[in-house]
Amino acid sequence: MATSDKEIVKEIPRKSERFSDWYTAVLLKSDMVDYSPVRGCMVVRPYGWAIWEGIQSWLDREFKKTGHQNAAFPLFVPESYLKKEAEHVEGFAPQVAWVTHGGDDELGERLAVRPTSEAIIMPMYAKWIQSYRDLPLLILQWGSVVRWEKATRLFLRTTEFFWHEGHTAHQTQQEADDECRLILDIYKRLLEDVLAIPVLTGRKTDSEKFAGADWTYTLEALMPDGQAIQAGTSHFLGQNFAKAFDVKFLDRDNTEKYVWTTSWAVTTRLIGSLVMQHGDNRGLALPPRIAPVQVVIVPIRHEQTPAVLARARALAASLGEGVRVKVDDRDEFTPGWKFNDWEMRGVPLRVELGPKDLDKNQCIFAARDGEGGKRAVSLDGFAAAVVAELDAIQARMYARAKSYLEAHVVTPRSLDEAIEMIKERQGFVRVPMSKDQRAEEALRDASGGSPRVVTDEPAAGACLVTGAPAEMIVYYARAY
RNA sequence: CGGGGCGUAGCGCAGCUCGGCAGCGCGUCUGCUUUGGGAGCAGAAGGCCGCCGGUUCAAAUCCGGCCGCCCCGACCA
Repeated sequence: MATSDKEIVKEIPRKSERFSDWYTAVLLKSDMVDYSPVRGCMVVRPYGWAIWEGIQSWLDREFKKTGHQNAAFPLFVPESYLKKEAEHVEGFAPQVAWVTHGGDDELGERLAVRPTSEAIIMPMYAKWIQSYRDLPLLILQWGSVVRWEKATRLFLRTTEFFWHEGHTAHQTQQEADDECRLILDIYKRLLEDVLAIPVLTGRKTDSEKFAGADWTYTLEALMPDGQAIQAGTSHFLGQNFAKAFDVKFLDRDNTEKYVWTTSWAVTTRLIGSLVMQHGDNRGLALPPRIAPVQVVIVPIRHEQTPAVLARARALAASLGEGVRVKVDDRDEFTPGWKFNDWEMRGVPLRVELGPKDLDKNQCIFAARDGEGGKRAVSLDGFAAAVVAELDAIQARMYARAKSYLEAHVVTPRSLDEAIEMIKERQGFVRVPMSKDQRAEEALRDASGGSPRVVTDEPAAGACLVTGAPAEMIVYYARAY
């Protein structure tokens, strides 16, 4: 863009120099969130929530297409229920918030504020499932959960966070695993096609899997500071919860069997990833498919030239329901101020329209991702030009993120090199390893990173840590 | 949870060492002039100086405690 961003966007630190400060400033200045009086809890303001609504509505369509139904389960989990699955309670116990009183009366049994809802949903499934004809049961709920965190960061880790959690029960192991993969694919399309965040997908190592799961599928993105972020998970729970909560069904062969269950989630953390992935020194940059405002039309000198504003409104209307457009007719700001303001808020496409443009039957397009510069576009065929531009911006943003990811998957030749690469946050460090838990721990301890994902690519050669035959490819990174 | 930093007008900050009328810039309000990359002039409003306690004639300033936020580490979506 024409002007140096240093002069234009005040009060936002440079992304490359002070990444954490930049991140916080962008969220606050764009009015996405604010701090609340409650420690570790944030307020999601309308602009931030609109992004979440975009994620919700896209996922809702996909979930319904695949036969899932929404429902709502209690916020509270009686302590005795939470304790039924041993590994599960052990994993979550340190982070549980407890309700001990109702009014002035001490409760007979403490209630956990749900850190996740398996323990309150499974007992219901036990009631509802009698026969194989009741399966599969495909339910999710949208809501929030609470995990008591020691250190919090806006969107990335807060005490309360918003998510959906899917909980399904199936007749066979295969069917449950297929469900996990189906969900993983939906998440992958959400991340890549909508949010323009490329991901690596695969499984977690045993040490990183969900507490109570047999295995966990994960999506891992790479942020511009070289740190990985878990973008979503899909857990194959085997029969662990079925056994703990006695969820059985009578199969075709007239024998009683435990169901196979899954659970899966993405959270408002995705919004944090979105901001980090695409933002720049000027503030937010949102991919068109998720931007609450996709196009802003800034009329120039419209107070002196009423025809400008009238035409701006007509153009906005011509875009129809399919495009989220706003005409910025505020008279208290100059055009230049509005340009900066909307750029800071990440609006993908700005259209400038002034008296000179009207004379020439044109307007000016300025794409937020900066690669288009400014260009004149004829008002004939305006709507089609806008749609094409939004598609182009979406594609460019994904391509840029994708090439960043690809450039930051690095392959070490030795253990020492792997440790250095992880420490230096070079990205996803690709390590052939044996399945020996001690190898995993050794690299974790030495590097300060963690195993993020095991892809399904075949392993060859020797384990980089132990020298034994490699059995899997593990991608290590420092992580959020 | 450790180490470091911060908390003063809506926002960004100065003042604190060395106690003595609470300031600056931006924003807000009024008016006029302006409007193609954060406009100009003039006037005005706006404060439990994070909270609680202590020292003192007097506390934003010194002392103690607490709360919150940020950064860097250890644990977690």
